[in-house]
Amino acid sequence: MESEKPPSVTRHRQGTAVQAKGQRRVDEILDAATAVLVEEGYAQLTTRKIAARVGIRLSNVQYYFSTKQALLQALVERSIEQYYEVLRTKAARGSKSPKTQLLYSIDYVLRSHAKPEIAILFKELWALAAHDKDAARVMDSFYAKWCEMATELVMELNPDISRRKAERRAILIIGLVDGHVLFTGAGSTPSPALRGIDKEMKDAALRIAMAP
Amino acid sequence: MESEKPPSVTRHRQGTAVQAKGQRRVDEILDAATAVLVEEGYAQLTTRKIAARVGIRLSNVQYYFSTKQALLQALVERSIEQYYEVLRTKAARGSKSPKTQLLYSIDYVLRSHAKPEIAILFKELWALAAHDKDAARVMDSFYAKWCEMATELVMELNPDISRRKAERRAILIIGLVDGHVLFTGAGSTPSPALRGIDKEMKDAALRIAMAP
DNA sequence: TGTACATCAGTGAACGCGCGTTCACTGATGTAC
DNA sequence: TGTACATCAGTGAACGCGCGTTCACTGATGTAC
Repeated sequence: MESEKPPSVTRHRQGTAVQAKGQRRVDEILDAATAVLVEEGYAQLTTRKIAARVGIRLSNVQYYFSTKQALLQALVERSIEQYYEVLRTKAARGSKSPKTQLLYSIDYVLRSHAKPEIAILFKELWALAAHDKDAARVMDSFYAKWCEMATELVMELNPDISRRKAERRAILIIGLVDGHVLFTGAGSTPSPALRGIDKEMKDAALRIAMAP
Repeated sequence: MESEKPPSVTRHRQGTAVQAKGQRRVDEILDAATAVLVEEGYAQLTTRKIAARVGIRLSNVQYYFSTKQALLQALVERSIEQYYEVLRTKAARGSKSPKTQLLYSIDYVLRSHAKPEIAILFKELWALAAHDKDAARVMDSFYAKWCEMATELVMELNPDISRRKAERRAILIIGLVDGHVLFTGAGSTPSPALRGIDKEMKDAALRIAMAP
């Protein structure tokens, strides 16, 4: 006499909620995960901590993200998408001159990196991308798009140089602006020299773009 | 009848070996730990992995570093010390002009960051410093010294500007050079535009230093 | 409007595993006489 | 040169804990008729 054991229904979600309540939960979970990542670092990011922070049970987190890897991937994608979406509007033409477009973009990056939670988040994302293929894909794609936008702006500002050269200038400018995040964040040198550095950075970026 | 239990001898080492063999072991342990950190990231850095890599027992690792935190601290300090020591010689006067000193320094950073293991190591160190007070202390001290050296060079190259302004220029230059590491490392965009970017970066750094 | 049913949202218990740490121990090496 | 002894180097077993994952389960909500 064999008791038929019905095959267990394996649920394979990855943050794709069906109803409004589910979507809200997904956002809550990713918010909590991002907060833990920023406050304690990836090594301390556990599904139990995330659940406790949201105020739900561990198994409910698993309902929306069947694996920790899926949750992390969703976190990285959402963070970069949100960031890129704003950056894209700052760099968008509209009725702005190329110079204004570039300055608005740089301003957005600097203002973002001035917030410790953003500065730390990016440091975590860079480290993650160094070891997680999925995270690397997202970050590479983001920087590729950001480089492309910056290249277009450099070419408009300086029509005499080749596209190849404009690309290099764009990479320099992005590195200059992003690299500055190393001087902010967790207890880093709050040197008085940092006052007024934004203006000098914009000048430097423009000079890089305009150089012959 | 009381059996005297002698107080357990608590050993509080932190990588300070007494004999030559001990010093070699300490180096082997830190080498292995660094390799794991670079290859797998901090979340995967475990004392058991380190021991296996060296070919010794877990308890032998604990003999030299009583806690994981002590091992990590030694790793961070050794890495930064080694890096700084070379950087200091590149930026040292000797018989070189300030321009040569600056260019040699930048060249060293660029060559280092071009090696994936160094690029990844720095990304891990930046993320670590965001959450580990000890690591933050080491990194802050390193960047403070590097900034000071760069500030002196900028002031020699451009005697007309104030020290405060020279400091800002130094921070910009360091951010520019270090920020470029985001475009190397784990599968990041190996864009053809990266060819010849070193020369442009040095030009840009000099322009930042020399700007009125 | 009610009702039946599929799907969505959420729970609780258990699992095996690898983690950092503790500790009593053994053998090798250096040093003082 | 030998010998006694302190220190250094290295081992093995065990610990309690938190981890990600699995799975059978219940209750809430939406939908079709």
